[in-house]
Amino acid sequence: MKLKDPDKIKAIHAATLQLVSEVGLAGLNMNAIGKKAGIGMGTLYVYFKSKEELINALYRELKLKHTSLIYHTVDMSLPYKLNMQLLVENYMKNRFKYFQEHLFIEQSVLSHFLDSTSLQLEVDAYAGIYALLKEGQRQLLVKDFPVEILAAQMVGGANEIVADAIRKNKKLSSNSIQYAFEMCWDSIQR
Amino acid sequence: MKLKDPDKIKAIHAATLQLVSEVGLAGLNMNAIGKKAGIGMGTLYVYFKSKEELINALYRELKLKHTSLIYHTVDMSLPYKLNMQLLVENYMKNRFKYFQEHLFIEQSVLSHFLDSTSLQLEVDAYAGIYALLKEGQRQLLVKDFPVEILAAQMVGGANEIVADAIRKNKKLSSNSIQYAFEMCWDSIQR
DNA sequence: TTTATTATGGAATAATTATTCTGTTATATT
DNA sequence: AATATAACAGAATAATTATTCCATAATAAA
Repeated sequence: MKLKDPDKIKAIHAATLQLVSEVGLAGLNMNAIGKKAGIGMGTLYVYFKSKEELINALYRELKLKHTSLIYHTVDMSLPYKLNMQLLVENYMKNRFKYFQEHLFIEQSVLSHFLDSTSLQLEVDAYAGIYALLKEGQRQLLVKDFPVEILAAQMVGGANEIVADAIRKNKKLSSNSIQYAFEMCWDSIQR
Repeated sequence: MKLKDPDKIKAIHAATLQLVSEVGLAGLNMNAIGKKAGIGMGTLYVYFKSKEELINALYRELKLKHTSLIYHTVDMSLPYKLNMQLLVENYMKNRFKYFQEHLFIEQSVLSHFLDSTSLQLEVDAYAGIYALLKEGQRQLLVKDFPVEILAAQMVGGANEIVADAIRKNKKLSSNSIQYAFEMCWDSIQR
């Protein structure tokens, strides 16, 4: 017999991400994925039994990967503000480096493709930042606002700054990251 | 002869907005629009000669409307900070009240449907906030960062706070708006 | 009131796109 | 080495969806 080729899955994923960044999720179709990935339709359907399953599988892989990556720098033995700074820097660099993946995630969430298990990952991703903000409030460093609002301000601001750089074909300079953290910190600090 | 019925256009627009909020732009189709709007396909194609044109027309109408609405409260004779507060409050209330319309705008921008004229409106919408931030810098009230970064922080934070309320089926309380402006101001003030 | 013109609904068709099918090829297992 | 099993390509088909067509109804203009 013959075994599935892990490289094919990677090729399918890569083709899907590139197509979505070119024509949007609304313009995505299976033929184009097969062609761009360099594989036949039969093969495509060996790996994913439907378009919906392909999108869910890719979404879950990416969402779990980035939820994990984002918190990699967090180290509770560090001073709180430094911890936050590393988090924001890491978060922004990740959004910039993997912007195609984040674009796919965002469009998937707004589509009718995702099932409830996939959507739950979106909620879970916030647990870490909520906990970190609560710790900041405990240390009297962070404003006494609902953590959902504090987190939304942080995430929204950082996302938009990265998105602006990408829209304008600029690189994400270390200055921009510094400015972003300064604004972020000023906005949440007590 | 017979004249086009303006109510039909409204019905088509409303049906489109509702469908996009239900199934995403990727799930939108002309049959569903006709059915939800209560009109036949022939009629639909009298008003819009293609799906692409329908999306562009609706996008342009909404983008122009909201770009204008957002700056309605601005009054340069007011103190700078108050002006900013009114802007942010107005901006957030608008995003909340017309969230379906903003959802449609966001998904359209990421799709392959919009032509360059439509996309230009996206760029134009930032002129007002950039000008306002420059004035704040002139008065030494606002941080000396690039206005694109300051604006991105303001817009991104406000958008995400509203989006969070909508995702969680909460209302946009006046407290939330107050918190949002306090964070916004702290983030940009010198 | 008559007429010409355009809107209207919905069925028919065209176009696109998801999925399946078939023959073939590669390769684990014996 | 032989065999069985599953991957593979791409053509064929099914399903969906955009668009057109046509018969009819409404109404502005004469």
